[in-house]
Amino acid sequence: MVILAPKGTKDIFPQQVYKWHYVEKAFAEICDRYGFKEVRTPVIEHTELFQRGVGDTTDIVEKQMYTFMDYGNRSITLRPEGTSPVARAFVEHKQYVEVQPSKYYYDIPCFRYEKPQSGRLREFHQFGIEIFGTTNMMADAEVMALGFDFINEMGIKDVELRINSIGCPSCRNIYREKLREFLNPKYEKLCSTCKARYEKNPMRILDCKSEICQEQVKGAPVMLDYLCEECEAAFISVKNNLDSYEIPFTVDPGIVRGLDYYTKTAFEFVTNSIGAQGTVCGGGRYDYLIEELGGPPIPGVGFGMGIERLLLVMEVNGVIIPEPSETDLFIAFIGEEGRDVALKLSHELRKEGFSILMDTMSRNIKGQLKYADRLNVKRVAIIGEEELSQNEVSIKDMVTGTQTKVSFEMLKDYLK
RNA sequence: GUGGGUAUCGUCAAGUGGUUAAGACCCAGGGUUGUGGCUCCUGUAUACGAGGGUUCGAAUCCCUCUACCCACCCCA
Repeated sequence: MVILAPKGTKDIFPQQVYKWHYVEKAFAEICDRYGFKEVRTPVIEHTELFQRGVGDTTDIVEKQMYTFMDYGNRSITLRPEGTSPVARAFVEHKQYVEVQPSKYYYDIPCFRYEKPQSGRLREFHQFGIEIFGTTNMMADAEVMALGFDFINEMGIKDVELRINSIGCPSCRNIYREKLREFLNPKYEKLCSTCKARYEKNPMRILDCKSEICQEQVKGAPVMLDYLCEECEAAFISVKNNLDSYEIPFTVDPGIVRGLDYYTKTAFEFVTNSIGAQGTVCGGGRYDYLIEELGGPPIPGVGFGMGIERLLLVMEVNGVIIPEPSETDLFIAFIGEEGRDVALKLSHELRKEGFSILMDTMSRNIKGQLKYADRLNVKRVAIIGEEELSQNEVSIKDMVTGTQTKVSFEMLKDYLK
């Protein structure tokens, strides 16, 4: 019996890996332009980090974490998201003594025990950025601007930015009560999931897909109408900043984040072209997370972007990612002596920094040429008796089919 | 966790109770003695997801399980 990769995980082969390299490089590059620096944190964390950070009544913590006891009897969890670990590291190493705000980015695998479907895996990868240390809405706008630019630079046309404000704990609690009051008389008519949401997260009922629930929800109070003065001012400010950046967005009161730490700004970059899991990037502000983790009262804002989803959207958008295959030379040989020289030559040229390919399957000259062709090599050097006697190699241009001779000494220069 | 769909060589894909289980692609070798891409020939393969039934006989019918895909939930 063959052993398969665990459910919800994917192997990524060279035929795909170059695409990952492409987006990873582009992401690192845009982060650099915006002044974000890479941070690397462990894949495992103490379970308590997520219980406190993400919130122990959230779906993620309640039923999606890969948690286990290690041999030292510690409860360890594979990180299900990127923000809490970075916040933890920031506090642990007192990075707030550095010039503020702190701006980080990361490129990490995350783990959630879920039932896999299109755009959703148990091991998935995300790009993320975080800004710690400023309450100014310029930071929120900057985070969205980076996401917007990156998505555009990846050639994606059909993703739109939706924003909302989910208030701060005080105005949100007031709003939740208002919402419950409104829904209370209609409670019996709600679907079973929404009945459960009534206590836990009534805001979710607003975008339930059930038509019956949609009916009940008509005329319900909207979070945006209950923002406190500070949150209201903040929301106006983010919108103004986005306008200044000339970034188009729509206000979507239905956006509710599933992680407890979010406050005020919440946003998503969404598409409907890759199936039901259309959120390519989601994020927002979290003014109390760092305090919750035992740090000083330092606010933050950031996003997480699903790399698998990003790649999916790029594909449906018809984005062609170039395959980097720059082999400088394929060395084909005939005979034992030819092989010895070819080996020596390839070694020297590789040390010089050239990309050199050879056959290692004892193919005859015809087979070697065929192999080189299959590998998409543009130039082939041929070393046989004839060439050896002249101290030169024949160079065949695989595109035009023409052939010239170059001496051993001149080969390096020829390749440049 | 709840639904729906699908499972035949690495890939695509014939086959609907009796076949040595097609074919194509891929991969490997070759078409006279040192040259690719086209074409022709040959070859390789633990292919009927697993386990039980029914039947003289099952890839084809029934049951159970598993995996994958999709949707709900939730989210990246």
